[in-house]
Amino acid sequence: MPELPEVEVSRRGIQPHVQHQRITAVRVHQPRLRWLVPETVQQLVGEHITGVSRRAKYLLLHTAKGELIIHLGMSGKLRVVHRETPLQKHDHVEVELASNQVLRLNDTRRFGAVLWQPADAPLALLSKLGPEPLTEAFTGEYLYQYSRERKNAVKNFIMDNHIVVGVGNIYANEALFMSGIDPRRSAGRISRARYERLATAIKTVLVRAIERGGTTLRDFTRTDGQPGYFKIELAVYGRGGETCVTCHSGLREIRLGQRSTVFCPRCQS
DNA sequence: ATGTTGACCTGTAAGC
DNA sequence: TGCTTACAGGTCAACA
Repeated sequence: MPELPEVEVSRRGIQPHVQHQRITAVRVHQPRLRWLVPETVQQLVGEHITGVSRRAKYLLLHTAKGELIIHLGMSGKLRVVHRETPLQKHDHVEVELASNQVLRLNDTRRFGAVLWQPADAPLALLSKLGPEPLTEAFTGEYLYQYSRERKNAVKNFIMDNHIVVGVGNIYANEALFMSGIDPRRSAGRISRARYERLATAIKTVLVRAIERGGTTLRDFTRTDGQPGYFKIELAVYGRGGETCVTCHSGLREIRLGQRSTVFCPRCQS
């Protein structure tokens, strides 16, 4: 579920409930996530959460001592509920607050992560990441310069976190369709003008998805509900074999870097 | 160095 | 009906 928009929507959803709260307990029911949840997460107890930020698809709960880092992997979801709410299957980690609410990470597939980053010892994990797509540092010119001599497919190129973060499989497909670029095309053989369109398309699809998700933020703590996840209308992803919204010819589905890739052979070159 | 593949894990749907 | 296989939002380590 989580691509960058979902992570950002989760951030906005939990922030009002956790910011300025004191942490009263941290309970780990299943430490075996992508990495073993370290005992040092207990450092959080007694600390105040000063803010919630996002870097790539990582969420950071800030305290004076350091940050709790949360990644949602493929199937992770965050919920804020009253402490008495019964645990659900796959609720692996919970952060209890002085408000008597708890932040819970539910992650079926356990590809997510919960890590502790001491204020004086930043994790290497975050240091190698490329620029955020929704900043001015990320431009068509940047993609153009970075891609020279690169031979891999442009779709794999834009999904590489060292190049730019937060472009997952769904929105990579969508952005390439929007900018009329064949996902198989070698990254090093794409013009500056086309990279301008691609960078703009990436920003557009991400912003649009965040906006759609944001409309349900008020329901974030619904007991039944997911935080503002949304069904945005997708032009290509999940529509292999169906009709192109632009030219009405058939969409083609292939595998690229082990990931499902859908494009319109007529509109994308 | 850059590019590709396997691995992690559970659940669901499709195929036989 | 039941068993097997493929696939699903991510991304790191280990290879070629």
